[in-house]
Amino acid sequence: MLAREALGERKLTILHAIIKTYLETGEPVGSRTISKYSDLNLSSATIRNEMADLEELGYILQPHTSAGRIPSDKGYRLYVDMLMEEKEQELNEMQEKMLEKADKMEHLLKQAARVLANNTNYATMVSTPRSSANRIKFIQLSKVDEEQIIAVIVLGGNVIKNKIINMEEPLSNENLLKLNMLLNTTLNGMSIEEINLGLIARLKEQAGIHSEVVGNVFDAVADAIQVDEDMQIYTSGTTNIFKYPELSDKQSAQEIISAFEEKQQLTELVTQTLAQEENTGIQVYIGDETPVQNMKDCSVVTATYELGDGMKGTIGIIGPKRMDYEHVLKSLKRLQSELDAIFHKQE
Amino acid sequence: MLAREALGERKLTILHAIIKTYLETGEPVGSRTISKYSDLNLSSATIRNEMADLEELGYILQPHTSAGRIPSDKGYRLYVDMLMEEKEQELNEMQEKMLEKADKMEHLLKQAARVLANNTNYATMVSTPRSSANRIKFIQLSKVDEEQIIAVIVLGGNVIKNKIINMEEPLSNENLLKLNMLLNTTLNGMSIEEINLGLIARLKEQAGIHSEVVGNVFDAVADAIQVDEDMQIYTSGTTNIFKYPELSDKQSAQEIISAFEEKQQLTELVTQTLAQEENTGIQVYIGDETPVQNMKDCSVVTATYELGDGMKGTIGIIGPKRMDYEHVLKSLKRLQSELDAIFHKQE
DNA sequence: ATTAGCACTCGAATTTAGTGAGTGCTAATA
DNA sequence: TATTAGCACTCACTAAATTCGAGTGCTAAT
Repeated sequence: MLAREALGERKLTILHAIIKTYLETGEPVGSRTISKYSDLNLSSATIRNEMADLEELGYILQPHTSAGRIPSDKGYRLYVDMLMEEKEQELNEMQEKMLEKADKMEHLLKQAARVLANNTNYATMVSTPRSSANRIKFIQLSKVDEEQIIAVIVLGGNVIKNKIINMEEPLSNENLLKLNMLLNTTLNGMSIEEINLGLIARLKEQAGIHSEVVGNVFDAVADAIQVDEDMQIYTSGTTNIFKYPELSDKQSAQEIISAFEEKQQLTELVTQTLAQEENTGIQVYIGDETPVQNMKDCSVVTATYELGDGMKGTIGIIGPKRMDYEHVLKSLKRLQSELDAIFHKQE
Repeated sequence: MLAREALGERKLTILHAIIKTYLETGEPVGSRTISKYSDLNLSSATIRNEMADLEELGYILQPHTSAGRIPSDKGYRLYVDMLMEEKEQELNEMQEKMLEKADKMEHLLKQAARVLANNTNYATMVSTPRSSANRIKFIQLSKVDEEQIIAVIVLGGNVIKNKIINMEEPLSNENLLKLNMLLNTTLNGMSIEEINLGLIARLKEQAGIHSEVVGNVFDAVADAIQVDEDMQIYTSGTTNIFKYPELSDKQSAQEIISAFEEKQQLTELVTQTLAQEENTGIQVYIGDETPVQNMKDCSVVTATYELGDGMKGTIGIIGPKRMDYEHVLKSLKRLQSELDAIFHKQE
């Protein structure tokens, strides 16, 4: 940021030109190209001098002697920082497509990933909201048959969990009713973190002879909620990476794709992103900055959306370092606000 | 099958040798190799003659003049048919690993896909059971708050569906109770196919002033069940295809991986597989035989597992045509019977 | 401070020659 | 008659040699 002033207007323009050209072509860009392209009328020789300076400062680098220059991670970083500072883009209409089947959040998010992938030509991922600090809205046990009861738990944001419990000894209807009362009055409105062993012990006590059942139920509840902890992640457009030669050699492709398949790594990415508190909710990881080792040759752009109740999810775009940051940032902002709008209307 | 007799013992042995060698090396195999490898002591020249015959018959082919031979799809087919006919392999112990976290079917199936991928070094997929001819075991509406009620539906095989219904006008507790009674007594034990418009109309009538609610409920039920129709598919080891040069050029890799990502195509595969009624429940698609166009350069081996209640799911292995069929068939059979055992014990 | 000019560098593409695995055919052999 | 040895030929693949050209750094002129 400070670097920008220190750089001088002209150097900055040239750097900008180099990056933009490189984003389009993917080839190292030479001095002559810039000399013709940029509107400051300078000869290639002058550009060369400036380039030499920029290289010394670490903003660009040469793949080999007698090749043009390509932006370094540091160069990209400067460029992205500039873009981010730009005044909020006017948000134009988002694809209607997305709204069509918006009845189920799941569908909506899948669709979002797909639309985004189509729109940007990069690989995308969307995580379902993470239920941190989430509250229990409704809880109920019902008897399915003599041996099984089903526990249904509705969390804030209308996230539904359920779990079947196998009973050794049958539970009478009235006892079931009592148990339901007890659970609902006690647990309603509680956040998951607030449920601790002490509380469970107290409940067991109150349940009297059915303490054993309560134990089972809590196991089930814990289980059901825990399963949610590893949230769902939808991906789309993975194969877009084949469009960028620098990522599509066997080695890289394999790394990236396996990161996409075994969602473990993406989960890591989401966690990191959510942990970071940002004003705009948009983050850019360039190259080594990424939390996911497998993507060290990519750039990753993430945005956070909110569901109220402190539930947050993440949208991400993964592409080559020479990503069209301008377009990507715009698209993400749009989608982000779309999602926000939908979820808060739905509420 | 008939072809086998028509082929003659020696030609068959040679074909067998060619395929086995090719499976190992992935390189076209020449006459000299076979001459040394096989136990029938024949000179390369003789082998060459036989090979020429085999080629004319379409069992093997030359990638180009002056290269060795590789098996054609027809050749593979003959080979696989032979393997399939072999007496049931003795089933040795399956990895304990799989059984550990067997509490949730979902987990189990994911694990199964992963184990299989590790075990075979091919890409794998597992579909959750499809609820064809499935019956309703339990249905219940509960009030979450004044504006929302939740419908929980348990199907045979303990598949749980739920759906939140937004109400325009509040529903009293007693009416809810009545409605629950009505739904349960009427729908319990019914298969999804049996629910038709006539029935719905009759129910609406019986519900009296709440006919409108009933309509909503049925929409919800239909919706919840329909969503199940596009079953879940878990994949694993997609990147294994990079281990096989013949599949890892950009073109092929992209096709296969995108088939794996957009599950649409796999769904097609599963549907096809389930439609086919086979005695052993194992099917092999070689090259063009596959229902999934994107996999025309692969072989696909699928097995069907059962859950009782007529619910069936599919396990699939996708790899190069020069797949180690022997190993794959054995592994699949093992896994198949493991799953069967688990599910029928759990029942 | 800028630019024109020039010698130089070096990766990428193209050409060339060489290698060797494998074939088909023919003639000799058991 | 079935098998085999031998030989000329094919053709993908590799490595070395060659060319090409985009791009650079430096110097001298403007």
